[in-house]
Amino acid sequence: MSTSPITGTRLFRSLAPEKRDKVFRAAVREFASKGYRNASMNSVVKVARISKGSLFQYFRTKRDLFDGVVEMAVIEVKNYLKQVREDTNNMSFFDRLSRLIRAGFEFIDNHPLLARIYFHLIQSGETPFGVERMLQLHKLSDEFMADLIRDAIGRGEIRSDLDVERVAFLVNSLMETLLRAYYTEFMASGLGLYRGDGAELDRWIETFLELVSRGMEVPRDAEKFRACT
Amino acid sequence: MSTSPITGTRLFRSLAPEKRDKVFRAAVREFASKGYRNASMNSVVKVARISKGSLFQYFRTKRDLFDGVVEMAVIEVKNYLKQVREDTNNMSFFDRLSRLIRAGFEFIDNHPLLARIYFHLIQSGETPFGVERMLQLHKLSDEFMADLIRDAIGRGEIRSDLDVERVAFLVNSLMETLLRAYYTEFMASGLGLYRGDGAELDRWIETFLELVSRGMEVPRDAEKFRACT
DNA sequence: CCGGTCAATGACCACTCGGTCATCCTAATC
DNA sequence: GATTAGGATGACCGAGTGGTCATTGACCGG
Repeated sequence: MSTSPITGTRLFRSLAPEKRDKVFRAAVREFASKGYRNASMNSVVKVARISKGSLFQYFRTKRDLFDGVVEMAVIEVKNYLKQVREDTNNMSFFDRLSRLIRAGFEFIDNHPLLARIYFHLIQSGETPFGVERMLQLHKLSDEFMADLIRDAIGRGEIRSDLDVERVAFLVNSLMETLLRAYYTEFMASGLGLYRGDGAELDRWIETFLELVSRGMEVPRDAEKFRACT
Repeated sequence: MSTSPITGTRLFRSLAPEKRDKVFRAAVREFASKGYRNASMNSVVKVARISKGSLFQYFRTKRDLFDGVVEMAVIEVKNYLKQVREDTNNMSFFDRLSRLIRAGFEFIDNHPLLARIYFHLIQSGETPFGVERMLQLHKLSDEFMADLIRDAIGRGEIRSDLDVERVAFLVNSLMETLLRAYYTEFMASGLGLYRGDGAELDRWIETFLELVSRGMEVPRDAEKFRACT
């Protein structure tokens, strides 16, 4: 969760875990609050209370350090998705969706900095990554949603005439907006979503599910009803 | 559209329109491609082929220049919203929504740089603006959508039990995602949305409307159907 | 032809950035 | 105690930043 022995130079990986964590945490904090370009190695050094030379012996470049942090964040997100999938395997689609969002809120509560890095990464084009890597990241969550939808179609819970990939993209982006607005002050704080309490979040989830399940249109079952009489 | 005599120092406003445009365009280009913090006054100077001293006589600070550019972008967006509202005044809600998105695509085609600045502004927290100003910007489009929805409810076109503000926020964010993915390579280029042609875009709009109008759930009129037989 | 006005100019300032490297320090080995 | 190996250190580098200001020169009324 906090230590990641995969990244950095041999020297960094052979460091005492406590020191390794100190450095890594400082890096996470810095990138989370400033993004990639505006993050400063000098700041990391200051916060971690090590010398600049040491940091560059642990990570050859700023880019390397960022890669390490991102890798860790992505692993964390993957685990969270996997966990939700397992926990909700036998639920109905919309219950699953509900749990997915709720777990998202919890993830943000538990790893606010990692969440910030992850969302910053997939939303702002200012990352140093190539297009390929970015597409791959988006596919991670989009494909997850698509799988959930396909499952539900297989079980006859939702309409089978849906364009799965497209709908998955839309529903997923809707969910991501919800999560982002939960920790972003200027998006929907007037609507009680920003750092909302449990009850407030429940109302949002309900509205969200209502929208994607039944839609906004006035139910038109009157026609079929008429047809059978 | 291109000239905005509102911003900058008296000197700037009294410049020959052609020169004023040259400077302003260079600034728009710079901010659009690099965001606020990473934009460089030196770059603007180079592109506009004026001296650095001059630029700082036209705009006292980088921040002032950015404010001017943003103000212009926001005005442009407001006009576009107003235009759509007028053009679609007598249409049904979902037709209006369709037109709104289509107009959004066109706006991006016609003002790619302004669109970039606008979306960059409302999505990335790295702007120099205060929270108040950001909230205000979000409310601009959210309130627009809320009005459309209230209209439609008044006409009985969509369900009256909707939580208007919340639904407006969700639908609006969905639309914004669609627009953003249209010019952002790494979001959904695998799904044909990125710079998609007319037919491709039509399919996306259709999927979008299907989702928000009828939802994903299997129509449950079967019960009523059974009840009447 | 003069004096005055004012926009244009780019050298310059203090600062920050990512990154380097000669030097120092410590701890183990002989 | 002497030698050595290797991690820690921070002064230093070149580049780039936003911003300033003394100087220049074009223009204009008298």
